Amino acid sequence: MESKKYTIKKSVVGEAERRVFKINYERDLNPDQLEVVRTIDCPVLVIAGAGTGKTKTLIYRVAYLVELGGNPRSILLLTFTRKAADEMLKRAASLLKSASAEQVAGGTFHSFANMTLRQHAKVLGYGEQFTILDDSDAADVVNLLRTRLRPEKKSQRFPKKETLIDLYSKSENTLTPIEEIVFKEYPRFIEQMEDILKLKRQFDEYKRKYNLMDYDDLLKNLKELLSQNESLRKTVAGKFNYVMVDEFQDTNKVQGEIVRLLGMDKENVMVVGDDAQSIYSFRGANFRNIFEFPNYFPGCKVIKLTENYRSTQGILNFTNKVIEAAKEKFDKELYSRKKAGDKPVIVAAETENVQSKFVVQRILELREAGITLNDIAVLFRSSYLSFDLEIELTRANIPYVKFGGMKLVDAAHIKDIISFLRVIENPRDAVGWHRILLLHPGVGPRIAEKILDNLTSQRAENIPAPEEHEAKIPSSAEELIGFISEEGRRKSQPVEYVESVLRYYQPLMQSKYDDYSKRQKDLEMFASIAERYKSLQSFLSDLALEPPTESVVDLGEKDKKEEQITISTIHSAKGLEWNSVFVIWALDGKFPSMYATDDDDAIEEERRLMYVACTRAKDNLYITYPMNTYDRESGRIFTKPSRFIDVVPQDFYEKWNLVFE
DNA sequence: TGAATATAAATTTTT
DNA sequence: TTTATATTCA
Repeated sequence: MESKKYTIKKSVVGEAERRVFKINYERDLNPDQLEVVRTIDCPVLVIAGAGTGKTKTLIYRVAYLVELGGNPRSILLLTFTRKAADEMLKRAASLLKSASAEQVAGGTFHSFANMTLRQHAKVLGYGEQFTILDDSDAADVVNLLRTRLRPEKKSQRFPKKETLIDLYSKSENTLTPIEEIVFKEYPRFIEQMEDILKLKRQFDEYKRKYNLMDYDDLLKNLKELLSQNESLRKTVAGKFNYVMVDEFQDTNKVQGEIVRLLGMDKENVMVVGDDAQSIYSFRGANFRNIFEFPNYFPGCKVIKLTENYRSTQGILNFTNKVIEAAKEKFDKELYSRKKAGDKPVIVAAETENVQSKFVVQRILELREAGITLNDIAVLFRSSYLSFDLEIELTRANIPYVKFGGMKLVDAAHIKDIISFLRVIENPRDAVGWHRILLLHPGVGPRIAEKILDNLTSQRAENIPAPEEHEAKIPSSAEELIGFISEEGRRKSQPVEYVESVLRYYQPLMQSKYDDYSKRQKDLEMFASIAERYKSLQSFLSDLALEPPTESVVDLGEKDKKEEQITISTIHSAKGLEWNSVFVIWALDGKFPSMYATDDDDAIEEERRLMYVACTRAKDNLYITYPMNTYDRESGRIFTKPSRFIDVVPQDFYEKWNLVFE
């Protein structure tokens, strides 16, 4: 007898399911995704492999919550970059055909911390107009204190400023004592332990005294705020009925704590992550946060997304093999319903330049085959690895944008301008003062420090008139002090400050840099960015937390509508996808980098990095390496392909040998 | 004697 | 492009 299918409808139909939705969730999502979207009354941990529609699921969940009638402002979406948050909210809004989703509170942990701390900094003994130090600013401070601490050089070698910053940052982000890290990772500096600890104390004191916070302080202080003051925690956390965190595998311990503190009352947290894509441990990220989540939130539901919608099965077979070799991972074999497609291609080029030429030629062929340039990307381990390629691309007239590496705000002349603005906003910003004082003839580190001492000891908020200073100070520096105090008294738009600073800076720049006309363009660009802001404070915060991504190279004449390929570091390619992807420099010694070869954890991270790179591809994946590379550092010649692709069996890829006509 | 400038060396990934 | 060291200047 023929049996008939009869489905029993869910007998308990919640309020949510009875209402009429604008969006057809059942049609648009697969069952796992649907469950993620509809589970809103308990903590949720989503393990989402590469390309499994993680972003889509988040967008639908935001839309769903908004459709349920919740106030969008009571939803908090924490993402890895603010661009990602904006993008998601925009897509949610267009799904709903209403702008209400754009009111959802979204951003990075750092920008969220910034917002919250601006309101409550007083509780921690900070002023609300604190300045955010970027990495190089923090390094400058450490350097200043470092030379002060050790005036005459002792026989022993003391860690360089970058090493110190690294060390301190790791300690803060992993909640590990400095001693332990020195013992484990920098045993050669054990002897200097005392000075290292002392310098850290001075560093913290300095920042507090001058009202400065570095990236780590933002997180640390937010955590402190939430954990030490119960009523304040209730106020802050109470604003959010739902908290969602993207890229949870790349959060560190402090961020994990913040999530816990925000979610502990309402049990309303959802996090999404993939342990196989954790690539930020150098910054203190720990993918084990994912596995500890159920301990923090005992009632949590774990949902796995394993159907891949991005890549062909041919590419997936390959990437599954790449990650299979990982030491510690969670088994989840990804599968796809897309056609088998072409196998990935591995190309051994003779030299770097041959590699570049291959990439260029292949891009042109793909273009011929109808793939738009916007759907092609070239990825690499370190930003300098693309230099040769960039030359060839330019020669072939292929337009490109580069992500990662040098940013507009890293350029020396832009940092100068920013320092002026920072000092106007926060007169206690010693780092900014230091930088702009040194621009003036006759002022070196010593005199700058003297001037700073005068400024800070005599004044709380206002800058004294120049006459009060000792005669030693060069007239140019007095002029500067006069200029800043005048600007500080004005209340104007950011762009007006920028314009007057530019007028002041012009002669200084012309004497400092020979190529000032080139730099002039950057300054104009900078002024036009300033136009978008209403307050100097928000402008400066954004510059530190979410700097404009365009590198100096591609500013200017670029037409936005023009088709262009993307070239990017793998780190900056996180979360993105293209039809065709080239991974260049897959050469053992460069990728994994030499630095990593003697550390198991580092090797594992590099492996995940390779995995992330390869899983960006939808249809075509090319992996190339130059066979003849002389490494100046070690004096060795690298010839082998990356060990991460070498472990993949031959029949999972094609090998192309380059022949010249 | 101390501070400014000229010279030489070196370079992962990012909020 | 930036940073440690050597040299010159007041």
